[in-house]
Amino acid sequence: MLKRNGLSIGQVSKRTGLADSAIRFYEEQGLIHPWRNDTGQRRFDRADVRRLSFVMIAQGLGFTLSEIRAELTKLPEHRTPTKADWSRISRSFQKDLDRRIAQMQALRDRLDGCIGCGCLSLAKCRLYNQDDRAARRGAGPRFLMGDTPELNE
Amino acid sequence: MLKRNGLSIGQVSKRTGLADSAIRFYEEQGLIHPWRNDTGQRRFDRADVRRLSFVMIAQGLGFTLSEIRAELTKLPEHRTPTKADWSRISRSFQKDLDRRIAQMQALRDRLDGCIGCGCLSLAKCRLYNQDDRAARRGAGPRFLMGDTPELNE
DNA sequence: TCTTGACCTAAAGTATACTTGAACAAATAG
DNA sequence: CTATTTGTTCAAGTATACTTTAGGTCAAGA
Repeated sequence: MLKRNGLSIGQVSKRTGLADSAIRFYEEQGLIHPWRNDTGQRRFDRADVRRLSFVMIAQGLGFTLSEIRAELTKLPEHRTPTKADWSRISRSFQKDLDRRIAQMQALRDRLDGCIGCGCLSLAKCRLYNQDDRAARRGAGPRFLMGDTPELNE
Repeated sequence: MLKRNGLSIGQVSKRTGLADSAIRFYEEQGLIHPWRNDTGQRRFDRADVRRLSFVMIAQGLGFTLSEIRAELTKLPEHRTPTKADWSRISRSFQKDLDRRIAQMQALRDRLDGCIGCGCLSLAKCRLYNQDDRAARRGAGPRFLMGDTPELNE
């Protein structure tokens, strides 16, 4: 028989499709806050499952865990995001998506204009000399030196 | 006086704005193929500078090093990408960008429709049940287990 | 001659998002 | 009561894209 005060990590895993390790990781990252039973095992309530669903959906929308955490920490702990919460959050996500789409479109258009050019010059290329580079897909530091190239090529 | 057969790594660094370490890394990754002089130092020719410019521009367009390498290895080594090469490559990049833009737009539209919903259900949410998730921005393995969630939440 | 600067290699560090492994405790099934 | 399953912690591994550090070589200038 199930003790009905809290779900085990295995049950949450089955309900969300997340690996146990991912769930523990998300706790470590402060996205959920399960409590412990008397023997030290994690117990989750349904709010945690909803928070995890939210995490997965937001990741699908392309947000990082830290962006997601930022939204979640605006909610009182252990509370399920309500319809109103979700409406507010999704509007904010929408703006971000819009921005990203606009950037990529601008880039695409410039690429369009550069197809016949082929200059590939760091000094002149409009594709290079842009401040709105596409969001990088990898991680790690870039241009830490802060130097600008010597533009004579 | 400069020996005029090949640029040193420092000169390439100044011309491209890349750190020495990045240039060495790109060599390791097979994006450029400098040769060595009699004392074992790298020597680059102008084709390498162009290849590096291409790498930087393509990264700005959001492509990974392995995608970039894929394009570059189609070119004869030590050869500068020509106007025709660039035209072909940029058309291919353009298709990729178009695809990415279309995906994000579809996502944005669905988000639009979900703003008033707030169900966040893994079983029913149209935002979750999509095959065209946004390209992830972080790295590392995801869903290695290959399991699908148990959809009863 | 000594020092400085540019170069070299190899290994380890950084950030993100997790997984995997080792070693052990507790709950459940037969 | 024992075997299996489920859970726990902590450290290390994976992929991307590099940087940083340590330790050493080589050539030119004071």
